[in-house]
Amino acid sequence: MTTAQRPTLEAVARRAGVSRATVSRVVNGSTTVAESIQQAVRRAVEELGYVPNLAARSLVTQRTDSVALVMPEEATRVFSDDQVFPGIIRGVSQELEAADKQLVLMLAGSPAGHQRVERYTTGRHVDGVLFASLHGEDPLPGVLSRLGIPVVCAGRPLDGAQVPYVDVDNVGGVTRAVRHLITNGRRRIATIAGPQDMVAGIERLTGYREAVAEAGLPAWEAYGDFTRESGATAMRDLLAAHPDLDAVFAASDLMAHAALRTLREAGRRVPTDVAMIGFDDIETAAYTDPPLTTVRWDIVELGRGMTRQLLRMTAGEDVEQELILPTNLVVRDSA
Amino acid sequence: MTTAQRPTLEAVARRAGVSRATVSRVVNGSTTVAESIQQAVRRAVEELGYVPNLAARSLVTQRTDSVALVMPEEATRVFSDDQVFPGIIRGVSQELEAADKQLVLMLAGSPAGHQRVERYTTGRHVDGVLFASLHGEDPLPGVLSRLGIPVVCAGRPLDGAQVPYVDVDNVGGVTRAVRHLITNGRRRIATIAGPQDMVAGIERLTGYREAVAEAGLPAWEAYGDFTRESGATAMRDLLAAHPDLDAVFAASDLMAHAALRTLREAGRRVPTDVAMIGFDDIETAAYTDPPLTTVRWDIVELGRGMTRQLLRMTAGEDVEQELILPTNLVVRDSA
DNA sequence: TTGTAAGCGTTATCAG
DNA sequence: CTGATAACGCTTACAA
Repeated sequence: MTTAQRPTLEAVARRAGVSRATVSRVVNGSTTVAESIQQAVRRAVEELGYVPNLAARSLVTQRTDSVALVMPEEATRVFSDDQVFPGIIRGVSQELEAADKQLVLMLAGSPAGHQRVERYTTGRHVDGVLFASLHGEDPLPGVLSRLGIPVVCAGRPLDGAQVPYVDVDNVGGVTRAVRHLITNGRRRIATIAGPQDMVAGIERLTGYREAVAEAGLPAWEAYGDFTRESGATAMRDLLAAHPDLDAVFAASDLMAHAALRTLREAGRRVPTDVAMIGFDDIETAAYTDPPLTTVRWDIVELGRGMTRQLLRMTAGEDVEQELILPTNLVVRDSA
Repeated sequence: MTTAQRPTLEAVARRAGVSRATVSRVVNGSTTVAESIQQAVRRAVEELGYVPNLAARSLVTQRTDSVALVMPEEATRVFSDDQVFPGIIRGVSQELEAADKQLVLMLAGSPAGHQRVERYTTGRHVDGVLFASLHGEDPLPGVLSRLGIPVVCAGRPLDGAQVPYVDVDNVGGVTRAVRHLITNGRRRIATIAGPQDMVAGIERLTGYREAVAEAGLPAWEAYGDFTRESGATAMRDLLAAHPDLDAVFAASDLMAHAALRTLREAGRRVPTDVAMIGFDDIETAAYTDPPLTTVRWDIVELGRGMTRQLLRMTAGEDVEQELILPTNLVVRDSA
């Protein structure tokens, strides 16, 4: 089953009776080629089914016209049913499409995967690298950046690397949520915090702490990892430790969803006995019982913002170190 | 902000005092190099931070060690909160990682995107192409296949192209679901079918028709596109047309979820008045009210199966035209 | 406006 | 076991 030999520039040139250089010009849209010759070349390309060999091209241009989007492998597991994962991809993809560049998705969960990412990106197989939802203090963004490879992160890098990033206004969003609870008379507000090795988890907890402190209220905390199961567990812990709580802020809608169910099982009515606010505004949020009040942000826009920054960098422009996306509170029935 | 010039084989060779060829051998793990020289080369590589240029390598080897996974752009929208999208990616990624190959994700929703996929894949930038959830009669898989590029599809190609594919036993799964309903005394079983331009939508409807026909029951059909909104609309239509229905098979859990809610709003109790069965067993299925009985299949395994087939093809082996994954019924409370 | 020719960084084929 | 040297397919000065 031998693969048919694909035609090269050389073949097209012979067929059109011109030089390789001329074919190259036509293929790359140079305007300095006589119209008649352009037509001849195009016909030859058509007839032979010529397609440029991208490896050869990038070898000489030193560009690949593709960028990598790196995600921790867990992203596909942890966020299995919210839109974070597909949302970022879609945003990145939209912006890249407009720039006629290619997306290379890399999952870097395992140490081996991590190494492959490093090899691949330092191997100049992409023009730049986008990092999504980092765990812990991943050194890779900083390493690549120092190697001169354009890098943009989703969320502030926890290792303090000087890498441009795009993030959501986590603190602002949470503050608004907690104030909403307070305005409605809640005084015993607990939180189900996210994982403390992720910047989103850390900042949403910070926001909660600041908001309750500001109002002179106690901080009642339990921890999850953004998943449903962890939300249910945390809710049970909170009920055991603070049976008199009258509101909960959960750092993700998934955790809020499970907590809602846990509350019902414990005989608490929402929002009469306990109010609940989530974060993310995933699609399911409108379908929970009762529909979930939550902090919305535009995840697709996060992907787009990151990509725009990166493209600017690959073009040699300077970009702001930080870009923060707004949030807003979507009030439904749970609070 | 000039990018530091990366060291080449040449530089490493000079530093180690050997030829380029020898460095290449060491880098690629050839055993025919004297131990002392190997060490010298490795030290030079280390000191210089040498990383092979992948474009140059693939130019001569004619391989790229990467494969493309093509998805319709809607995949990230339509399936926004089930696991189909991340699941396939995860399966593909696992299998590729084991083979030390790279995943290139391509969204091909727009015609422009379609073209880019064609250009990229025919441009020999990947060793093979995986197609996920096709809409309509996409000619691309057939085109690439005829060009000698290894291709594997998720689901039978609707245009009849002779391309190897991996699919779920849709008909078998649905049949089992409908029989379960019948066994439990249901006789007026409607269906919320999926989109009829996707093979999963078509086959699940076929399964339903066969099963009710076999039992001498009427076929009551409404159509959706696998999304929640479409499920709610279809459920309303069914209730209007057949107020006496006592069971529903929905072709996706998302549609089943919305239908559950619509039934409740219409005052029907589930499963007392109406039984409901979905398809997919997404994570949310265990959290609906009541928890959803559904047809489960292993989506990660779909991605793995596709990838294994493709890798076999790129290695020049022959593969079966068709690979069918099993389903099983997960009985919860809704039926 | 077009052609010639020099690389781009590897691997592979030969000699030695 | 090692080193020249010729590709691989394309872009791009530089000439004509």
